[in-house]
Amino acid sequence: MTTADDAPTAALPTQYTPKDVEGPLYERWVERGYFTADAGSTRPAYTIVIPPPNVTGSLHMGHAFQHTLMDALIRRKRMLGYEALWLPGMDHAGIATQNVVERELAGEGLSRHDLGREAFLERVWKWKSEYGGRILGQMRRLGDGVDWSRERFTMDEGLSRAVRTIFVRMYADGLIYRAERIINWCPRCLTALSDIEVEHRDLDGELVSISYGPVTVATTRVETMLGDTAVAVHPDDDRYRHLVGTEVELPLTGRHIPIIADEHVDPEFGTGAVKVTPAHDPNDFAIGQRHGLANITIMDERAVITVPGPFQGLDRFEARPAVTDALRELGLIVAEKRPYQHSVGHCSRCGTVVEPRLSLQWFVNVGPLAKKAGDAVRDGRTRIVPGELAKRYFDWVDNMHDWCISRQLWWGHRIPVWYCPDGHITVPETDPTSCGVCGAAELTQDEDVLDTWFSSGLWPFSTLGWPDQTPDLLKFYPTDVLLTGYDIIFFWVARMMMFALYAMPDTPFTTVALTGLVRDGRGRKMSKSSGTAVDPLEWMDKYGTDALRFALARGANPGSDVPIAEEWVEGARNFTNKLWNATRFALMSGATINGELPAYVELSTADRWILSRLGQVVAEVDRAYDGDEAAGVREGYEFGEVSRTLQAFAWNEVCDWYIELAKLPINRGGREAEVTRRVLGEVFDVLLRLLHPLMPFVTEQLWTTLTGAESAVIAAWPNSSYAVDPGSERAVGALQELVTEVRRFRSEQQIKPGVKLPAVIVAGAETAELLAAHTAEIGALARLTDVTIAAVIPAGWAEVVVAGARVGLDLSGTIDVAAERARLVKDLAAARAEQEQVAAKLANPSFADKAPAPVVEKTKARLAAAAAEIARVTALLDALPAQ
RNA sequence: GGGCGCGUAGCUCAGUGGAAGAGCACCCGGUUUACACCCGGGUGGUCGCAGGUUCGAAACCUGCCGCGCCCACCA
Repeated sequence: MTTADDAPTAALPTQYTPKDVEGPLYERWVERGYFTADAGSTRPAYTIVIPPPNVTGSLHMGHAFQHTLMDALIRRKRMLGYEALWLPGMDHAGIATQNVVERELAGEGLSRHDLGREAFLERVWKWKSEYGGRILGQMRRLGDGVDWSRERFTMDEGLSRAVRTIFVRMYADGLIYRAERIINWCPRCLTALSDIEVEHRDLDGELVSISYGPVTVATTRVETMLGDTAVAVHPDDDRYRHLVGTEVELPLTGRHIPIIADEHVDPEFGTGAVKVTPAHDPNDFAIGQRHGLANITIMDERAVITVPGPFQGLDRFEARPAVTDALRELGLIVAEKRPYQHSVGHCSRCGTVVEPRLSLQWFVNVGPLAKKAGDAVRDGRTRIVPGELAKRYFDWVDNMHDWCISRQLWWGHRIPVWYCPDGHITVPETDPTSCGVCGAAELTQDEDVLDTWFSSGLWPFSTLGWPDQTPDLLKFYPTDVLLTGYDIIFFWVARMMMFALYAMPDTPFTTVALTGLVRDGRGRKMSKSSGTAVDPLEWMDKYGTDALRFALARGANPGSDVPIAEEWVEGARNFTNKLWNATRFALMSGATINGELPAYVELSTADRWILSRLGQVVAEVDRAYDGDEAAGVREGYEFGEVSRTLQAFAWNEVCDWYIELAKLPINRGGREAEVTRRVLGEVFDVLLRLLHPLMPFVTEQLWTTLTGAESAVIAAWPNSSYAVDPGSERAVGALQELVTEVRRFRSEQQIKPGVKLPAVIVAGAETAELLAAHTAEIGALARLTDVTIAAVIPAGWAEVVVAGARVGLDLSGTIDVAAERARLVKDLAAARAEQEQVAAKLANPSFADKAPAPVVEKTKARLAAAAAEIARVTALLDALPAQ
């Protein structure tokens, strides 16, 4: 038993200093293997795989936010008795990483081609081992309870085998194919990009009208006219109907091109006639396919004009004005440049304007896969939280285009395809020695690598050992929650679903919990470019990891963005310190945690009240985490609700009232002190465990000190089995109201806190009895002396009114008459307004008919209270001495 | 062009049919033996605008205004 005498508080200073405890605590957790999951365990599994950060990345506020939430989920489930696995790892981030290393090489005056493929890849691996994965160390600072023994990297041998296996199977099933298509091409990165690697931005362009003889076309990309192979009009357009089938001469080229009719053309737009450049525009390519047009490529991979003539060698942006000028000289620019805002694709990696380019690439046929991915959510096998965002998911999976998966990079999973001299394709599980079709021994492997998202799409099962049926895969798949930002739902979530539903019997996760984006204190998106980004480490250093985590969690409302500002973190730091000092108080007061709670009859009103509230708080926290299926309203994952509930309870109920109330019996000593110490210990034992998933460090330090137990990480999650006690809640409520009212009066009358006043309380029988038992508490909290229950308030005493009671205070003539009169006049006006309003409501015949009985009762009580208030205030005003 | 969301106190946001809330900021008071990273008290809102439904609307419906995000092969 801990007593006040041997309390281990000497070790606790008056302020919490996070940096002294965080590092050692984390190392201890890892060393003791708390985070290491056991596939052989009989406990139910609870699994989260981390959205793998880029190997080039470092921790930003968005990571800090999402990791806090995932960590809270994992830690709580572990406390609830689950075999909890949080699997960490990183993504090899093809283009990003290759760019970083190429920049490094450029500093040495080299390009990757100077090194050659093999040496370059060695260089990337070297970079990875030296500089990559900085974020992993930062995750330790955050307190992430991840299983380091299961750390994965998308380029690991195992994961590479998963990539290889699924590619081969999908190819065999016709779900992967090779074709010449218009793809997004980055002329700087010199690689194909998928649709999601292209960012559309509105740019101010110029719409230029060019005469092609009998028709005039309008375009924002004049230079591409060199590759035009037709002019298209709408088939029903009377202006041009007679021209369809004829030819026009394409200026500057001497070529003749046909005028064709195609439904795609919008007769309302521009002149209603469109130049068709199949090799440089996706729409035009489609038109070309329909009409059997030739594809004339006019640029090379760097978007430099290759057509022989005056424009050869010009970059596309140099060629644009040059071609325009040449056309103007010929008098063919009909309407001069018109400003025109349109959306232009940019490479999401380097910002270069993407060039649609005709090339031979590998694609995933997403149709059948996307259908399954949509159905899994439609039939509830995977739940999206918040549910409103499911629509966005459907929009995406139901309208997916085939996915271009080949990249002209070196860093990544090499496409497992071999070609023989005759062009036969061999796609084997293990490297081939001869062509699978003709047996030729001369084979060359495809030069390209796979899109990074191809391997990250396999993440939920490749990390657990797939394609082997490993114990991990059997135990921990499917994972429980995927927690990520709503911005990423479309590509990553959908791709994991598609792959998993192809390769596995189950969906990859049962719930997708979507978070918002982190914004600054003024609601702006945090971004490096705008200078609004803050390094989470800075605030962790300054205020502690728990403070940052708690501030982030407190703002987390499902699916909506999270603002974070330094003041909020500071506020959360203050909360950690408050907890620290409150627990210090508990320890110094000899709080105990051993044995059963004292019997109900031994508990004080305050004890009963705080235990009753404690039980409700546990239940509220559980509801916020898990949702409330019965109510059918809450979906769970309401971290903000959890945080706010716990902070309000800890600060406003435990600290502000219970501790103050507990001081009295503790100071009195004896059995009642023992009882209160036990309850105090119980409250902090439970409260600290409830807070542990969100603020692991400070709670670990305090909880282990309080309980002497090994670690909060492996402690049991509290349950809510405390008696709900409406009686003591009413009593404490009345006490709080009364004390607050007296305090307000004292403050208004500017009575020094040191001055203790005698007081009498006048109340109805029931309230009087209730309060009579607590005159000591009332006296202590409201700084009164000689609190007595009486029938009347002595003449000349000031009067404070609370619901159900009046308190007379002997101010011995110190009352400020003017201030008191002003206050009473104000009260009177308020009471009259209230009376009028409530009376009007009650006078409405429909109200009594249709409003539920409790509402009517409440309203009648309001009217009575207003009348009483008017009578009282009027009497007091009359009695107030003249100035 | 399509879709989704938001507009509540100075700021950031809770509140989904029965008396307008929290944190921060602000003002007043405080050497109260856990904590000044604190304690006590207080000011502050025709809940974007206009209609409608209802006995009753911040909440439900319609329209408008203002923001934001996502998607898109409108040259």
